[in-house]
Amino acid sequence: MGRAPCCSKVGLHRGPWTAREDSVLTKYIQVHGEGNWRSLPKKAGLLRCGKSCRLRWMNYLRPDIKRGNITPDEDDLIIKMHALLGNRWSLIAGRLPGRTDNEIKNYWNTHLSKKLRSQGTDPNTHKKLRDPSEQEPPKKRRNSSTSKKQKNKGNKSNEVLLTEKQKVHAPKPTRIKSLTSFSVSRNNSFDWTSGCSSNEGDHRGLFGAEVADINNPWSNFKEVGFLIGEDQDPDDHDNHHLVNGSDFACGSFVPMGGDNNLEKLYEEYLQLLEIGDHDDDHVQLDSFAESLLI
DNA sequence: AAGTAGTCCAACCGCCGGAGC
DNA sequence: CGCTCCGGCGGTTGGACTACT
Repeated sequence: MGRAPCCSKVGLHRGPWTAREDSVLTKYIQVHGEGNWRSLPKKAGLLRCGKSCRLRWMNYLRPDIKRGNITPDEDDLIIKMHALLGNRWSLIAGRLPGRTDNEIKNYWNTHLSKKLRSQGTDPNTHKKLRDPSEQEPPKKRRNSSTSKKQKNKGNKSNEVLLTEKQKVHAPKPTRIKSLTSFSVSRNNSFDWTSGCSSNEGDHRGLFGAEVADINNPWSNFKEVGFLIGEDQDPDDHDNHHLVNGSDFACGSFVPMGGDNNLEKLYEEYLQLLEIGDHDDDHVQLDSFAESLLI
């Protein structure tokens, strides 16, 4: 007995979003905040299902979305994170400011998996491929007869490195672009009504200096992310700080002083990888991976 | 120029887990 | 405890676009 669809499909729009729909959704969320996705379309006057609205917002309309090419730094981090976490795209995305899980997933499938294969590395296991013939995946040919019923059944091959699904502890990763200009939490609703610019055409303008006001409701933002950049410059990818969300939530957060915490993350990871095969070292590596999940 | 093959990515789907009752 | 609701996640698809022949 399957679950009922998240909403009635009758009369609902599907496919690409129009500019008008985007505008309606954005304005609604600016006023009412995220959440209540099921009832949102009706309240906002959209003929979309709640899931579709949420997806559109999360993957495209959120003000902190960074559009544009993935940088080599991000590229590298994605590969390393994937080696640690597997296809946990949302977790990986949580480490990359302004990137969505969908974007990273797409990027992985279209670029990075090929890149790794061309380098003789299995993109699933991150181990060297022995058989050169494995370096080229089968040609992807669309088969319109492929039944969707066949998909998603036992399709958990992504658990390559995580044979046993690891428990992800709250708070979930969220992204913050700046200590002085918080961006939207991936998982939280909040009051948009103050601190939001009325500049409808410029989403990033919503997060200008005015939101740094300590008196604004954003200051009560409890769940925090891991990546904090000091700079709004979208090209400055080294300027993020990794913080433990629990530290922030407990009010004990102190900004990390280094400028290259992404690199520190790499280095820490690489050091652990270079360690031998001792059981203790595996424990360390596991602990490191777990620390990324917390 | 036209047809075909390949690429890219927004959007959809089904499943899962937590919260609430 | 079991059920339902809801939000979130990851896999997959459809179709627009680009490259190639």
